[in-house]
Amino acid sequence: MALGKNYDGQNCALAKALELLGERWTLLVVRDALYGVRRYGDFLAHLDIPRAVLSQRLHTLVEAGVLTKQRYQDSPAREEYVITAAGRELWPPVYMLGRWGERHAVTNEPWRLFFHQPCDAPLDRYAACTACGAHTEPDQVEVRPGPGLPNDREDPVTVAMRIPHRMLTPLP
Amino acid sequence: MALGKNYDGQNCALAKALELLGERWTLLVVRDALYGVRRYGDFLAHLDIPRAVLSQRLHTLVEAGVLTKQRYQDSPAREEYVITAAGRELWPPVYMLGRWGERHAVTNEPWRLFFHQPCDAPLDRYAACTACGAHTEPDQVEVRPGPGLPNDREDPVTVAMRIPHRMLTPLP
DNA sequence: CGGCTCGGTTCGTTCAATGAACTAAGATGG
DNA sequence: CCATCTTAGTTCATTGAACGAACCGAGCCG
Repeated sequence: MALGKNYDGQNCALAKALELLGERWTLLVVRDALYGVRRYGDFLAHLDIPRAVLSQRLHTLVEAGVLTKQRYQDSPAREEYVITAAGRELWPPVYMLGRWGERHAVTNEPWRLFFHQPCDAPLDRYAACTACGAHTEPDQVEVRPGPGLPNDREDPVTVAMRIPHRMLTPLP
Repeated sequence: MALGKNYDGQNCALAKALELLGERWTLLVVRDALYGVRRYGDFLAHLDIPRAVLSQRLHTLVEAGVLTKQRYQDSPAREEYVITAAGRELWPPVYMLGRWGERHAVTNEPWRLFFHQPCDAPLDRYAACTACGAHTEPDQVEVRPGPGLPNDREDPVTVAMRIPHRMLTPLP
């Protein structure tokens, strides 16, 4: 977002959420983190985002408690960005915005399909399981490639997501 | 958003939705339209948004089918922006992002409370009624001022929203 | 006729996004 | 032991969207 990321004086919880999440790229970083992307280079290649912007977004999300930075190896020291409980709570709105986009902004077949793992049943548009009716947590959801998914990219995350994958489990 | 509003090559329904809804101010315009705001001047005063940006956002939302432009008087000719069925489908994600912001970005008491009108019961964080369990449509929801709502603004929309108000009914 | 309201458009300024180049620090290999 | 590779960034000049103040035009109102 340009020139003022804030919505001062709105006295609105949505506006507050958007001051954090409404900046360009931020919600796509959260989506990738929910999918299981954890490393700087993987976000970079999968999102095709300027490096400086990615650094800034990751720092902001860590500061806001949506991601945490965790050491995953010493020598050389390397950190990964793992989604927190607060970040996992973004799963329902993120899913629902995607479903809305699928119905109103995407013309072809779905790109991805989501299934409640215990039931092996698809999710409805409220992120609830069509079989058991429960609202899903992301760790119970499997992402599968949809019929409309093209084969036009070869970065590690895109390749890994061509096979069904449980959300939150590290990718690639 | 600056310098490219698109997320080309993402093959992702969320990215497509955000190409429309992810620009600065857009989701707040949708929120106001769900509340019942319809007129250019009311959006302008309530959002405190640059006039040129508001014009551009309203046009984009009309083009995308989220709002429609309707003549509400002749001589002088005046149009209002009314939310469509596609726009009303944004109620659940908009509500849920607000609830997330309330839990994680707002420190004080809630600014607004939402009740399922037939049951007079509050909504849970999935926009379902805590009494009957149904997923709510915006026209069944009443917005009421919350305990944390300040009295620091006097534009017509803010004033009108200080009393309970059924969503979608024209405001002010 | 002058001023007011409503719904915009125009335009110069400011600042975030972009992308290419550069940096750092340890691993790897000949 | 020097060169190259990998990973995770930072720096910087350029570009274009957001900002906000001024302006515009059509019709009403006194």
